[in-house]
Amino acid sequence: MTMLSARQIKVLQAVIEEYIHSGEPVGSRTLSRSSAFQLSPATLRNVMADLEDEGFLCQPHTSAGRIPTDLGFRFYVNNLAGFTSVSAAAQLQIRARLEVAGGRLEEVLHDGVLTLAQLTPYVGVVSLPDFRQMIIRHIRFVKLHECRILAVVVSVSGAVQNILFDSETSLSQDQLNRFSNYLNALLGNLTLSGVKRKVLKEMANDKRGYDELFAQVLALSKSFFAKDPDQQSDVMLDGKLNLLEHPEFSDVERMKGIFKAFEEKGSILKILDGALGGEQLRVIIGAESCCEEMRHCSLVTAEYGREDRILGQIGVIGPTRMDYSRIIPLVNYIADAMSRRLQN
Amino acid sequence: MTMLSARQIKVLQAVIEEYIHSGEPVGSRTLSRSSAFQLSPATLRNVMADLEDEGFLCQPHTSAGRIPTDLGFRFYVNNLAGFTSVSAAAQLQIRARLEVAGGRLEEVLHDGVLTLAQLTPYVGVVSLPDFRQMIIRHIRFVKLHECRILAVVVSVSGAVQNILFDSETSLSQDQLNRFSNYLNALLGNLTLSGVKRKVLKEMANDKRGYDELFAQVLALSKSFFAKDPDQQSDVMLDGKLNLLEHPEFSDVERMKGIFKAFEEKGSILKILDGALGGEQLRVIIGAESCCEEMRHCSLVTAEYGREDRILGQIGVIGPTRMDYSRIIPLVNYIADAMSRRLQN
DNA sequence: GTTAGCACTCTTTGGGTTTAAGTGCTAACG
DNA sequence: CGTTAGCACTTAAACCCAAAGAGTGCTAAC
Repeated sequence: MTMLSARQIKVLQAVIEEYIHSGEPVGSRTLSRSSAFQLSPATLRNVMADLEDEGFLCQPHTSAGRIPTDLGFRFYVNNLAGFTSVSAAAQLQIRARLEVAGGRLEEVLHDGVLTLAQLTPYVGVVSLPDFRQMIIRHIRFVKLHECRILAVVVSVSGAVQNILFDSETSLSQDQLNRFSNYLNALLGNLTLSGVKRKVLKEMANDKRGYDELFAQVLALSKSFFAKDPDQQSDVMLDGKLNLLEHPEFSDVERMKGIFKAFEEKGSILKILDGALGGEQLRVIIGAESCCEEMRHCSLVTAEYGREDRILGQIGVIGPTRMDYSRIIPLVNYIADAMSRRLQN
Repeated sequence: MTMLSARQIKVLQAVIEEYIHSGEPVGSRTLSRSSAFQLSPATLRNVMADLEDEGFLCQPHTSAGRIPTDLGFRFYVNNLAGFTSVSAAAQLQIRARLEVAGGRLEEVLHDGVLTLAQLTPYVGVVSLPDFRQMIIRHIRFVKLHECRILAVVVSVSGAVQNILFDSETSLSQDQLNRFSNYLNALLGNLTLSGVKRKVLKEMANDKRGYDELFAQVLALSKSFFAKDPDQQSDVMLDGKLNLLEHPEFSDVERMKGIFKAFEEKGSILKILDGALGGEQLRVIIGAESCCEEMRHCSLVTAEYGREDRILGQIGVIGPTRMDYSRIIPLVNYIADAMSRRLQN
């Protein structure tokens, strides 16, 4: 990519901001009039033609103004966007909302996307962490019915999983309590599968306790660990309707594609966790998501988590013509607030 | 309403079935040709004009064919629709799906709507029962952190609620277990608020046990019962995208309205539980739902439950031009299968 | 390097016409 | 009397065409 001159950059920025604002292709005349350029339309045409050659702009058709390409937007967010600070009202709403939220992880996350959907005209999105990778704080067994047992597993971050399974023999609630205590004593910064390994190892070592109780415990542990938690990972979306307000989605087919991607959440999840381990805040523009249905959408997401552990991504999905200057700081802010909230 | 002649009825039926099939206004000519009427278009026109006067048919505009009104459809489902039996393939799929489902109520319901969304070109919908009205089978407390306690409440129908709350004093897991046992011993065909009342009464009576433990238990019980379960009642929807395939929803504004109603589930819930205590199977056609956004939709729903207790409604939402003959038996079948499944 | 001018392209808009479908009405028919 | 054929009428949709509007690229002059 060749270097852009200062003037080219200024023009590019003006085109993009005008386009973000109006949603319509921007032509040389409007540009020359609106912005404080001291240049004639003709000159701007030349500059814009160059920018088109470089791939930053394109035209829907000859005789229409220019609109930014994905590359144009990319250049904009990387170099040009001036980030406005989060409005006091928004800050207030975010903090108020998060304080009210109950302690369950799901509730906190849900409040997060809801807030984003309310503060922006876009879709709020959050990826729930894979439960299998969470560190377990507590496991408890509840006898429901004969052999049917409910395991309640709580992670340090406050995620609660209910896992229903059948034991081979009927156990009393007292026995289950004893087993719970045993398990909880040896948890300790382990994930569920870590616990599983540890339990099996302990049992192999600890031959002394091979009494009847212990055999039962082993059996129970086998049937419990055989069953995976059903929520492996998932995404939550809110404010899908917001998208309908944007003119670029008045095309029914396009909308259908996007909603389809929303419905089978797998593809969204793949995008969110795709470049996992990258930067703390990510902007994915149009085709960069490598998801055909999402070609006309951008995502702005940030990691949230507790301490040094990343739990997932939270952010928004909107048209590529997104108000990046406002959204990027906002997403950043909310991810931060949420991480702090989960620290408690 | 004046009585309809046999011929009028036959014509009405033909018009409706043709319209359900084609989706387009049906005129006298097509009717005369297709159906085995031995009548000329002119005669049919006369009949149709009468039916329009009676309010069963209407025209989008002069010089268009007729389409059935809500009243027309109503007459059709009440008197005319011949119900086809559920196809063997569908029966198989429903049973297979339900067998696989885990034991949690939510899972069973989710499988239900999913199946409906797959077997029909409409939206599957189910109303989750209000947890506050469910009979409680089991309550268990899990100590998470100092005063923070997780209550796991399981209903007889398999619904699991996690309720997070704070106790005033720090209690050990052992104490919590004892309290759990105490509570579970006195459950017995009561709802959560029933349990609450009973506990408070028991404690008032049972002065003898007013020792330290008992004071704690009372305190805990107070903070626990103060907190309502967060899932009061709710609806689950699946297959929203199916609706996009129907021509009557290609109008963007109309679609937007419907999706808005879907998003804020309250209005759907109101429709579902509106005529609660009515018939086992209900068909709500167009404006009968009294929900402006749903003016062009019909609902076919049936009660599901266990034993004599109704838990909620399951069914589909589609255009008023719905294939009632097929859908009504299908919804009936699945509600039945689900009720049996919940019996286990 | 910048700009005015100009011919050109392409979409959008609007009017007008035609086509197709279907109606209501009337008069004839068995 | 019910039924039917015929016909004039209505309306939406499809189509065409012309004009308008916006914007471009290019060239020549400043």
